[in-house]
Amino acid sequence: MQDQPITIRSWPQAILHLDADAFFASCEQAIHPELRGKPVITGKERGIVAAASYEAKARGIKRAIGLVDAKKICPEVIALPSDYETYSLFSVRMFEILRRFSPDVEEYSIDEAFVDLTGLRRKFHCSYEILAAKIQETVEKELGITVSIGVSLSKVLAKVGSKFNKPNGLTIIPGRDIHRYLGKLSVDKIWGIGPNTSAFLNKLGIRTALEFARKDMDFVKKHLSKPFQEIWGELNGISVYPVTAEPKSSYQSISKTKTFTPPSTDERFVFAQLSKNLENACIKARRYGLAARKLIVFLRKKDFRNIGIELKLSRPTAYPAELFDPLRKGFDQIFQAGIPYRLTGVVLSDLGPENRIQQTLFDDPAKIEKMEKIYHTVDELSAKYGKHTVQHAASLPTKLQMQHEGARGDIAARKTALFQGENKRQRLGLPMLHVKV
DNA sequence: TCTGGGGTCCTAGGACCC
DNA sequence: TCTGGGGTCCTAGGACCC
Repeated sequence: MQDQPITIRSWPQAILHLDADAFFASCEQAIHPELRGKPVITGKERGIVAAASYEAKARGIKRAIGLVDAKKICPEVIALPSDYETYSLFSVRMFEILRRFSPDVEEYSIDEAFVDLTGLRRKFHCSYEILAAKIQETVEKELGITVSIGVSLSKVLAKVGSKFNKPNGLTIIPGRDIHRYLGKLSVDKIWGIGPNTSAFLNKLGIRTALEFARKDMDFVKKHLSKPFQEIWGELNGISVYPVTAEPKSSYQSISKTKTFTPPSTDERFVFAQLSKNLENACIKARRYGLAARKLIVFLRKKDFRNIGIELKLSRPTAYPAELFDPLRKGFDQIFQAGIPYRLTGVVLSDLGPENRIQQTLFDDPAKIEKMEKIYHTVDELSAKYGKHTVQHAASLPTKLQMQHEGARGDIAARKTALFQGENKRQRLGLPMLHVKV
């Protein structure tokens, strides 16, 4: 049984998965040659390891551990703050390289991509393996970072391949060899199978990916829901997840959360955090031309339990001025005095295009138009002078707290924004808005 | 992993209707 | 008022990903 190949029924696809090695740390080493060969970690600003170079990993530093522990494990470790702008540039260039080989490139995350190579052997006059090796070499030559690649019949199998040999690995999994790669892979390592499902599968006596793949369809349908039935198919070499090349242009929901330590019982402070979340979420929604039908407000208690409430909106909107009342209402229903909270969050959901908004009989068109103008100006100001040049009064207590805590900012830049923002604000006579201090 | 922030999709079960 | 069957819509919450 162990040595029996998996029977393939589908038309052979060639899907490549690329995963950059220790991406953030590698980018740093690529820009700063003096860091090459040294243990480097990023995430300094958060106090935890966001990414560790292979040199750091070799010394026992793992992701998500505290900076203090990392220093203890390896005193010579070089800790850097995460520089997302730079990593994004590397990311963009990496995807550009991939598109030279195939138009079907899915930008799965900042450091991962799927590429559909099906049919490209003829075009490039070489095997998929050589094609993948060329991609790998090009990325390393042009960007100075290494990537690991897997190529197989489905996305899930390509993922198995890219993880199989890291860093700088290249693993091709043809249909006849699938069983060799799944035999030693425990189910919780499969993309899409988390701790819950793997515990459930273990209970059914399934420990390895191969044991799972070998189950018959009736068994899988009987015990598991659709997403896992699909994974089962993918493991058997049946491609069910397409490679989607279209970039993400819209959202189902937009959320903003913020953790603060220590947890707070201060109602004004907690509500101010929430207001800021709401403003940020609205800014993003407007940037994508979206309006929300639903607003979800939630708080996380000190013990990590969440309490939330969902509010239906009388009309779709992405304007804080319209959302503060619902926000307040929701907040009042879930906030309990004396309970310490560590996080606030806001979700704008049931998003739809903001134009063609249906106006009900109760809407006041003049009022709506006025608000649209105000926020258009706010967005313009923010684009020019930086985010939060203009802020709602309700969000101010977070700023006061920050100053109180001694948080530093670029005072000069802030002053400029303040004055320019204020002049404009006065000229326009913005009503419920306050310029940030 | 004792816990950061941002997402997606699926399902069960209740409400309501005929 | 009860019983039975069947459909749709919505919501809460689960599970997973990077």
